[in-house]
Amino acid sequence: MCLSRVSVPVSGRNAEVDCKNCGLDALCELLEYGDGTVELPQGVLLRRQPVTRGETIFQSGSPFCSFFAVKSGSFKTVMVPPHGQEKVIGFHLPGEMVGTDGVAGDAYTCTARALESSLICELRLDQLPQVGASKLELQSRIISILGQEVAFSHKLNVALICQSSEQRLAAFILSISSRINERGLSGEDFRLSMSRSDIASYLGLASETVSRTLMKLRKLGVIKIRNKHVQMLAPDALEGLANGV
Amino acid sequence: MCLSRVSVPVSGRNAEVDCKNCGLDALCELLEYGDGTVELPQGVLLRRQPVTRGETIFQSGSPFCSFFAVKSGSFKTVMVPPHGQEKVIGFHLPGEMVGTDGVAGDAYTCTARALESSLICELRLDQLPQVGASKLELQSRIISILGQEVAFSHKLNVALICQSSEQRLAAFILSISSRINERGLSGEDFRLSMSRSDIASYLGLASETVSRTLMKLRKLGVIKIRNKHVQMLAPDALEGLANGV
DNA sequence: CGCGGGGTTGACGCACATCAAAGAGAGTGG
DNA sequence: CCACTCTCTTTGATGTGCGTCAACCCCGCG
Repeated sequence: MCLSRVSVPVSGRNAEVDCKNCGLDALCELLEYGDGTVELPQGVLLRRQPVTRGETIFQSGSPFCSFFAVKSGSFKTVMVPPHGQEKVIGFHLPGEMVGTDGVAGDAYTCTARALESSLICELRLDQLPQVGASKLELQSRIISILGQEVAFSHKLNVALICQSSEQRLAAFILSISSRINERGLSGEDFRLSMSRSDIASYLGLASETVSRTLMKLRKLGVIKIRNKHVQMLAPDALEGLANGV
Repeated sequence: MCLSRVSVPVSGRNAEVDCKNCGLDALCELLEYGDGTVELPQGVLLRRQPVTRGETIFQSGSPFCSFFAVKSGSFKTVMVPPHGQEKVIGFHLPGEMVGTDGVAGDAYTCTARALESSLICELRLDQLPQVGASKLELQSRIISILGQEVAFSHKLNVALICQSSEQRLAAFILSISSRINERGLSGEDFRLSMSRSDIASYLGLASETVSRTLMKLRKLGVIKIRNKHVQMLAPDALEGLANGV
């Protein structure tokens, strides 16, 4: 059923998600298996492009052209307030979309940067041919993707505003873990690819506080953590901490 | 050009936006003035429905069926975390959309409640007939609306995380003011329809801190504020405070 | 005119930021 | 394989912004 779509065995540290677990798959699938009348021009769908650690795939203000999906590795998106320094507004794990914020205007509103060497799939919306019936379906899938982003952002706001550092970090670990799980990888035992200061910026804390609070969670026995390697010991207890009980 | 779309003169305290300044207009317009082949069934587009103060127009978890646009008055959207109390995640002023978070799943993820007696337009997406070509256009406008929401949420996160109470409130006042302006009403002199504790919940502060900080902004001479009535005195200085200079 | 809920103001404590410095990893070159 | 460096992480000491508790005030409403 999935001939041309790639499926590479998990390779330890930098595992790839399978296409069927990728957020872009609803679109990929449609483009290739639609009503058969569609002939995609070259270069509309670019698969498994390598990106090196620290590389920027699009910049805030540059013209919107593509959705991206993380195939392996991970990314952060950052915004630069007028007078201030970069703030991390999102992390993107394998199977997740990047670049959706640009779809309304003509430009991306944030900058996306690889946290490690990664593979990324790119769908060039600007070069997509007009294809009638299947375009309808394509659009409604895009609507669904965007709707999920809106709902996720709302949840995020609730999780960050008005929470203690312990609650934020417990919620953060749980969120990363469940996102990894959703894509068919192990959410019990994983690697945090981002630095403590990236986490700090994302959660609105100081990096020292992130460090201290992670140690605290370890002492409480709910997680095992050494450098970037995390193991969930008591997800339920963690959930309790995140919800403040 | 705009025969059936309503346009009512501004009436002091509870002014209506003109349709041409409404976020839903891109859709309304299309539905009525499209390619002429569209016959809308009754009850797809419900205009200027009255809502009383405190009334809920949809609830978190209830099935998604409609987009709403605020015609006059204002709304807040709230989420209830598993163990905790309601948190305000958004305010919706005349001309703005409500309910977009439900489009991806089958249910709304938050609850929308009127802050004052209001008028609201409802577009029942679940009852929208399948209409070929114009449906394409409809969808791409929905995509645009959702994309704006995503971008707005990102900006909001940046504005809230890691900012002092003074910065948050300065940014909040500026944001409300410019949103009022954008819809063709006066953003220089307006009424904050939400309570101090709603603002506090939205900004992640205590209501006492909101009160204190607003007084501070008044003493600094950048705004005039008495109860819910706000006048902008020095928008540039306010901008400076918001950006932390 | 009296009541009630939202708004303001003050006192105090705590959680987290900030500053500082030492420790641990990952990568580099000898 | 080992020294070296650079960056990230951890840990400690100290200060402060904001939350919390409590009292009072004021406006709107019946």
